[in-house]
Amino acid sequence: MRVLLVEDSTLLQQTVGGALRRSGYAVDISGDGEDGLWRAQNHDYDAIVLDLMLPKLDGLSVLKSLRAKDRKTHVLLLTARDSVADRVRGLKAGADDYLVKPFALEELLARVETLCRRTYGQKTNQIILADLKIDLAAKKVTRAGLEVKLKPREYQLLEYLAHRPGEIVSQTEIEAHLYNDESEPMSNVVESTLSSLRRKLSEANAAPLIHTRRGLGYVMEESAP
Amino acid sequence: MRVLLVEDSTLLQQTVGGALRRSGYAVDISGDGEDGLWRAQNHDYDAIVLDLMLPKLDGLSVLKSLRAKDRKTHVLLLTARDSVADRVRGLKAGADDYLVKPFALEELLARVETLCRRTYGQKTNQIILADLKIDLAAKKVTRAGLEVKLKPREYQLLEYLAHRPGEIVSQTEIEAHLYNDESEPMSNVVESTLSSLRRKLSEANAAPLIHTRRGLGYVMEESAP
DNA sequence: CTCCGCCCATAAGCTTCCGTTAAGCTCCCT
DNA sequence: AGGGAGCTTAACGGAAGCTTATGGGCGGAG
Repeated sequence: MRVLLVEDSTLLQQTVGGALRRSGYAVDISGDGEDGLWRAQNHDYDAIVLDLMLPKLDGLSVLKSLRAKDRKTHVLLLTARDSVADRVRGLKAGADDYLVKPFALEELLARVETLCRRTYGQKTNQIILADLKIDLAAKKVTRAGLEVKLKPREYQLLEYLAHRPGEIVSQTEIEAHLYNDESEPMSNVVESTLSSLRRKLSEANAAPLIHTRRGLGYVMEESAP
Repeated sequence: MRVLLVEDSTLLQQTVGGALRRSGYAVDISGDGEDGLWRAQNHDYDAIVLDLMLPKLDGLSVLKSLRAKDRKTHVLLLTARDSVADRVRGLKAGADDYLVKPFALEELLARVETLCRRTYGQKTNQIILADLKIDLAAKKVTRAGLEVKLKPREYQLLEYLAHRPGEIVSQTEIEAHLYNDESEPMSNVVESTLSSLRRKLSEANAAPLIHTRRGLGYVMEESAP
C-alpha cells in the first residue's frame, strides 16, 4: 500500500510518516500543495493524507484539482482547528474522511487503513482465496490450515495481489504500490520477492496460486481451478 | 496505563497526580479545559479524571466535545459540591463515573483502576495466558507457578501487552501508553525494558511469550514458534 | 544526608531482511 | 532448431532493526 502525505510541518511529517512506514506502507512525503498535487497526479496512491493549511497551494485546492481530473484516490483531510466550515467544504470537494488536529496517531492509522481497504472494496479484515487465508490485522497467512511464515515484503506483495484476484497486475504496478520514490528499484526485486513467496506458498500446498501472464504481469487465482 | 488528569487546583494536581503515578500510571496533567480537551483528543488515554469546574472551558463541555467526536475513553468526573443536577448532566453527557469532592484518595484510585480495567473489557482481576498469571490487584506475576519479580516498568509493559493478546502492539503505541509527553523518543527504553522483562519471564519457563514482529511491533501469545 | 535501587540513555553486537547480481530456464518467434 | 527476451531462482553483502550490557542520574527510603 502506497500513501502520499502532504503536510508542511516537519514534525508531523516525521511522526506520521514514520508511523505509516512502520505499519508497512510505502510513504511519499510532500511539503507543499503544488508538489503534493504533482505527485498525486503522477502516481496511483492507495490513499492521500492531506493537510488543509499548506504553502503554495492549500489543501482544498489540491483536492479540487484532483477531483476535477477525475482522480478518485481516497483522501483523508487534516483540518487544523475544529472549523466546521472547512470540514464541510472539504467533504463537499470530495474528501473521503477528515481528522481534526490534534489527533491520536492510532486513529490516523486506523483511518488510513480503512481508506486503503475501501480502495479495494474490502470490507472484512481477512481475505480468503481457495485454501489461502490472509489475516489483514495480524498480518498472518495460512494455507490449507498451515501457517505460512512470510517476510514483510513478501507479505505486502501477497496482500496486494490478493486484493485484486483474477486481475492481471503488472510488475510496474506492483513496483509503484510497494515502493516509494526514494527507493526506485533498479533490479528485479519484484520477481525476486515473488519467487520466494511462491516457494513458501507451495510448501503448504503445491497447487500454484499466482500465475504468470508473460509480458503482462501476474494474476492471483480467483477460485479453485 | 495512561491517565489524563484535568484539574486546576495545583494542590489536587499534586496529590492526585502523585498518587496515580505512585500506583504505576503514566499521568498527564492539564490545568484548564481547553488544554485538557486538546490532550484528550491528541492521545489515547486509558482513563480521564475530569474536574467539572475549570478555567477556559468547563468539564461538561470538554466531556461533550469528546463524546461528540466519538471518543469512548472512560471518564471519571469530579464534582465540587454535591449537586445532583451536575451529576445527572455529567452522566447524561457520557461520564462513566463520578466522585464528589472531597473524596478519599483511595477511592479515587480504586475507581480509576476500575475504569481502566473496563477499557479492556476486563472483568476479573487477573489475566491468564498459557502458564502466565497476572494478578492485577496485587500487581504480581507468576509463571509456571513460580513468582516472577518484576520492576514497576516491566510490570506495566507486561500488563499492557497481556491486555491485548494476539494483537500486534507497536512500539509507538507502547511508548504512548506507558510514558507521558515529556519523555524523549530518542532512546529505546521500550526495547530495553522488554529485554529484561523477557529475561525474567524466561527464568521460570524458557518458552517465549512475547514475540517480535519485525518492523511492526510485539505480540503476546502462546503459539509455537 | 546518605544510600540504594530504578530507570533511561548510549553503544556495541547480533539477527534478519532485502535489493542486487548473475546464472539458468522457458517460451515464442523466426 | 536456434536465439533471444523475459522469467525464475539462489547466493551475497550491506543495512536496518532488535537485543543486551553498562553506567550515570535521580528520587525515595532510611
